[in-house]
Amino acid sequence: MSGRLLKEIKQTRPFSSLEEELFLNLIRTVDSLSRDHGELLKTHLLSSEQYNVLRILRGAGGSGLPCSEIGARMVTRSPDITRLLDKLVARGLVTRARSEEDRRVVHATIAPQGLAMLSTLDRPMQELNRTSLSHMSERDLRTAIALLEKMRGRGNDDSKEKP
Amino acid sequence: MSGRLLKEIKQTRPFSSLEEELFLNLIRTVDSLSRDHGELLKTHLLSSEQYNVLRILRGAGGSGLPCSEIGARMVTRSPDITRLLDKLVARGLVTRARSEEDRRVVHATIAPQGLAMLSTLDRPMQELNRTSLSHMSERDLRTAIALLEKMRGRGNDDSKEKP
DNA sequence: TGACAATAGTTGTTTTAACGAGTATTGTGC
DNA sequence: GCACAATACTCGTTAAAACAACTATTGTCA
Repeated sequence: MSGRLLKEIKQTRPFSSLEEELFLNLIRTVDSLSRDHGELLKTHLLSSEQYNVLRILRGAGGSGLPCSEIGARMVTRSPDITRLLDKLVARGLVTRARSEEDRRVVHATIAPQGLAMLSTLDRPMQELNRTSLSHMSERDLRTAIALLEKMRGRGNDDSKEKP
Repeated sequence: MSGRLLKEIKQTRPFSSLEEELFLNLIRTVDSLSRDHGELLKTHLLSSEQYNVLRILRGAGGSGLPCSEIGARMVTRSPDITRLLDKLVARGLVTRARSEEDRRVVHATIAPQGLAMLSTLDRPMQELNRTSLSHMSERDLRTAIALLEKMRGRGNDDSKEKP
């Protein structure tokens, strides 16, 4: 049982299992790394989820995606996608249009302004990722990725994402 | 560049770097694992943060902790600790008392009812951790822990925790 | 000592997420 | 083809986070 986190949390009670220690380390690490991302996004008045949606839409290309598909690709649950899009549409970053084939469906497409916003964020975001993990070797990164995928791999019902 | 997450997110655009791939894997993994925890806690009407506070207070022992120290050990900022404690105090899980030495300080202590609540959660929580990672070898777990600690280790200004 | 800054919490307000019910449209089985 | 379920969102309400301003107490130092 490694001592670093134990010391960090100043808690006398040791972890009750390796699994718990791993879990706590995960949360702590994500929190630590996300903080920097949040700072950067905040300068552009974007929430992490809004940024997530924009990237999903950029990845989807010009034809756009139904709301449900956006919901399926991120962690947030679908009922909230509507309001998430509301804000992005209000700012002109995304356009929304009801489908003609199936009038229940609403297609969201990233607008030029949204693409521009992402463009300005790409480099600093990339820089952030790089510098915050610059002390990790490529081998470390690959090992970590493999282990994380393995963690989720159990049974594996996961079909959501959050870029 | 491993393909699992790429397939999961159905996005044609590949990761722009290993660091980004790692970061996305982290978020996704935490989200996936936390979901189960949330379900369990919800049956006891506890939020993840409330559970966190209870565990911190249990770890601190009978003398309790100042609000600021609780805030320091978790991610939540101090202004929010007050209201977090409000709910726990209202439910009789925690007691609060102003310090005599320094009357600015408020000590929070876990109440017997809070300890009981944690007791009933300990086993299922432990079970959850174990089963959700049962396919990982002990070596995997240790390697993952070490890598996560290394990730946070950079410069390292982290003095917060979230159990 | 007495003004001023620093610390520790609290309270108020505004956003934001979460949960659930409601509406419109399409698919299905009798 | 018509009731009925399923799908795809939307809307309304409630709970929680985030941010900032405020009070009370203590520490500092001219």
